[in-house]
Amino acid sequence: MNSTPLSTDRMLGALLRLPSRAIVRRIARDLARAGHDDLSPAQFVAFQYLPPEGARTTELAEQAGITKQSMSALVRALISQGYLERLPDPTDRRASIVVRTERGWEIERIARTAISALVDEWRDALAPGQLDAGIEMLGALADHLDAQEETERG
Amino acid sequence: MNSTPLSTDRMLGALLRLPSRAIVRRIARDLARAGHDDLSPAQFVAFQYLPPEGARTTELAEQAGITKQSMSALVRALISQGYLERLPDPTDRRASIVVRTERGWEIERIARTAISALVDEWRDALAPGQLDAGIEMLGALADHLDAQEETERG
DNA sequence: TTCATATAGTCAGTTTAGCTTACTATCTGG
DNA sequence: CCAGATAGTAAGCTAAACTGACTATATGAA
Repeated sequence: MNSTPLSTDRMLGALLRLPSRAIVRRIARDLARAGHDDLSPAQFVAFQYLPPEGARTTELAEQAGITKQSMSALVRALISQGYLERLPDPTDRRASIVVRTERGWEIERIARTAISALVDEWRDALAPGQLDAGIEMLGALADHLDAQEETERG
Repeated sequence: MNSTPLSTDRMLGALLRLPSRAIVRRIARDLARAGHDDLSPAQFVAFQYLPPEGARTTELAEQAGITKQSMSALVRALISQGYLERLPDPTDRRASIVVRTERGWEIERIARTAISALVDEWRDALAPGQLDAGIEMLGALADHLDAQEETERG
């Protein structure tokens, strides 16, 4: 089939990107089916990092690893689409708190359901325990990368 | 630390993106150290899908999952930077075969070394066998997704 | 108290990496 | 031999990031 057997190491990037893509596509599909066809992948990500109680644009940008200008643009679009709204921060007049509207909560529910259904499919398709072991590894790896970054900054 | 404990499912996208980013950054760092600071992440990807014996632009595009126009642009840039060259396809006068130059092979070696060093670091940082089990899971998952796509098209 | 500096957010402009539509040149099967 | 199919290019568009410069507000220290 494959004319060139590439090493696992070399293909690791691709192996990581594949399921990532599949998740995004599945969420997009389910959202579109529910009539929400106006959300881009980047907008999902913004949503993903927004805690239930809301957050400042700058906090959100940090979490997502993009600039505050980029996050600002994402948030602006999501507000104009009716998914988010801004509340003034009572403790700081420069800032505002971005929170979900009811419409925003609906997205959240659909996305959650879509992901957990997809993960269940994957769990069934693989050897017992394999998926969860892999996810655990990714979690441990994320912790390691976090710690790494910490020491590099400090 | 984290004010909102998000479910593993919900964060799976992020968990997958994190190591992916780390790989790209590490390769970029090592290439820059060797004086190759003119390569973009997208160009790495093009490189990644190019077999040793070379390939047509269209084949490359299919492999990478982008349009032939996008791949054409990537290849054009890589040629002008001296990393690739075009050889006429002796069997088809419409086509040409894209192959690495010596400079291109050097990139290849640096990237390979960078990835395997990074993967070794990760292997050491995690529990014994954990990383490799996870990579194996990703491989199995990739196979599943491939099969899935196959049946959806067929 | 005031002032220097830091922070939240915006505005304007640029870059990157993809896309679609339309085209030329060549190949191939009926 | 000709009607598609295929390899590749051209032109123009869009999404999503970036940098640099700016305003308004907060805050710590003299």
